Amino acid sequence: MQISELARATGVSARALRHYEDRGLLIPGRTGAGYRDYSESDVIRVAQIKAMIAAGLNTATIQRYLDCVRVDGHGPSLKMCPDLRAELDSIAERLAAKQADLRRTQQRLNELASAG
Amino acid sequence: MQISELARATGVSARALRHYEDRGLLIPGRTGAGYRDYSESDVIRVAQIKAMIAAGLNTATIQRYLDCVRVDGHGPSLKMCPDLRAELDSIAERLAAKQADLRRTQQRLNELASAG
DNA sequence: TTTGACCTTCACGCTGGCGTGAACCCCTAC
DNA sequence: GTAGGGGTTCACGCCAGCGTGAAGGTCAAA
Repeated sequence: MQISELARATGVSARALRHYEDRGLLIPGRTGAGYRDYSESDVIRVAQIKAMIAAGLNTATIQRYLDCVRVDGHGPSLKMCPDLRAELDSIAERLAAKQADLRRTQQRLNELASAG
Repeated sequence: MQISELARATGVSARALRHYEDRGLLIPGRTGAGYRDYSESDVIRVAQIKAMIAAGLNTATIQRYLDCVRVDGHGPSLKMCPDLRAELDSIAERLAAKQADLRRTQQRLNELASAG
């Protein structure tokens, strides 16, 4: 299938699909005319990518661990890949740090707003 | 005083002070040689800017409302400036939205990490 | 006079997943 | 043949507060 069809099938923009390819997350075939030619398995692959993006992984990390994630009807599940747990932990730490920053900012804002 | 002295006095980098000037938050005088020449009141002004930055206001908003904020020994306090309350409310909304996004991301990450 | 510390103005880098033209090619239907 | 709806590869824009050289002037101390 070509790119707009995969875009419709996955709910991901064609631009994003090309971006994923730039980052090494997708490697579609090519037709004689140079058009990208995606397979059915790419639909699943894009679903995996979506799940990992939504979980806060960046494309470089996804590139390393993409094959560790499966997405079936019930949501994503993990295979055992070395260092993946540690990677997820560090992402969780970064998210927690952002949480803390955000709360501090909210606190200062409240202090400003509640000040007479 | 010149820029490095103000930087030491406020704990803000000289680069940041120049940036504030670019954004119209500070307007120091100039010596004959072209050096920036800050006054004592700029120390307080920078403290106000720091408080507002820490509360999530951007430089454009700070530029509009800088004179509405005073910083004394007990922390910042507000003067009545039209639209400032509404501005602070909208900032609070944006922060809350970021919070929500962050929590959703953490939720997805947990789903990934806890999946077998 | 020569360090050396401090100042000045550009102007790119960072973080990063895309949106959005621009300029051009491919294929089908009329 | 031509219009139209795909496709392709660049490559800048975004959001924003600074960090960080680069190239060069100023000034007090030795």
